[in-house]
Amino acid sequence: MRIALSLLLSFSSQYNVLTSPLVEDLHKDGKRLTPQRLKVLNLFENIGSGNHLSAEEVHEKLVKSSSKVSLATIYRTLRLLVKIGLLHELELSEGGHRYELLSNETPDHHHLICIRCGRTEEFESDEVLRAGKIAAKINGFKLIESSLNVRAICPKCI
Amino acid sequence: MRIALSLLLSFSSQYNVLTSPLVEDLHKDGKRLTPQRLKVLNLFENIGSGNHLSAEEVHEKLVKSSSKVSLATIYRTLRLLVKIGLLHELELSEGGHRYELLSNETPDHHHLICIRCGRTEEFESDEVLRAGKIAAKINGFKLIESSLNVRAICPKCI
DNA sequence: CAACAAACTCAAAGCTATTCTCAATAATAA
DNA sequence: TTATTATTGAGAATAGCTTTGAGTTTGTTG
Ligand SMILES: [Mn+2]
Ligand SMILES: [Mn+2]
Ligand SMILES: [Zn+2]
Ligand SMILES: [Zn+2]
Repeated sequence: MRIALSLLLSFSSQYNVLTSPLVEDLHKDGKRLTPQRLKVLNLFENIGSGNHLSAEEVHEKLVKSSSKVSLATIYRTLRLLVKIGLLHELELSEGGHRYELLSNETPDHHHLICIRCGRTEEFESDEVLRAGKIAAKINGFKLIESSLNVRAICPKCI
Repeated sequence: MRIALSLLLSFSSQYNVLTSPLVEDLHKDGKRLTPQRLKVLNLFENIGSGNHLSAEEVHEKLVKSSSKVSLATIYRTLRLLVKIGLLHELELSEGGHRYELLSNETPDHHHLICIRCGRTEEFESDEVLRAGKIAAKINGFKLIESSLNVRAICPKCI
């Protein structure tokens, strides 16, 4: 395990994963840092923000990189990473959830989705956020999240 | 059939359904005006805009008003009415599609949804529409529809 | 009104994202 | 190192929405 871990770590980021906030979050809940969890998280970190993967896609990508993790575990891990706050769960279209890395560099943003090929572009808009806030306030709702999905057709698909 | 039709018509609107655009649309496609189709459409007209029904809910409501239409027919009819342009298909949350009457009085609008009880409020926002347009333009996409879904918790559910 | 395709009903089947089961494994604390 | 117990893998099972099929009914046209 020591060896496997350091291989995984090599892809990963700034600090030593073993003492990272991630591990602390996990341990204080009686949860464990497993190679599978690291693989999923590393995939999102390496692929970069702007990607919105389904559980199935995460699975495929890990298989291709000969880092197979079972689909059941991927579902379990995605749920966990969302709860911890490292991933964000999206409903960009039909056919299940998609996940993206939640980072400081990519704050609240919205999505422009090609309904033909699925290509997805991100954009930010304070106006949209404000509109959501106002609507919630007017109706006495406690806002959780507002997301604008723009369905469109990309240049290649026109 | 003549009698059944006029009963249904009594709920309905301005002009004679038999010569309405609806019927023309149907007939020019070899499609037929059936009591079932009228019942579904009338339900949406009577219930008023601002309602967002699932197929199952349409079914329930028709059963309660002793106007039973089979669920299979409801699914086929909803699809038809969307294609004709009388209904709008929404994905407000998980768990299947919802439908709302598409009318001139309720133009493009957005939804504030209570994640606990499902209560849904509508609101309009030019800023949101503009943001969607701009995002599409910048990326060279042809815009189809932009919808802002605000997930929140309503006063009763807090 | 008769002819005929469209549409209806009821029931069964399909779909597919997600969860469950449980024996085997392995991360952690002591 | 050992004991404890969280986690995994593989696939079967689930769940919910939606579609399809067979046989019957009915709207529409001439
Ligand atoms: Mn994104
Ligand atoms: Mn609406
Ligand atoms: Zn495209
Ligand atoms: Zn509520």
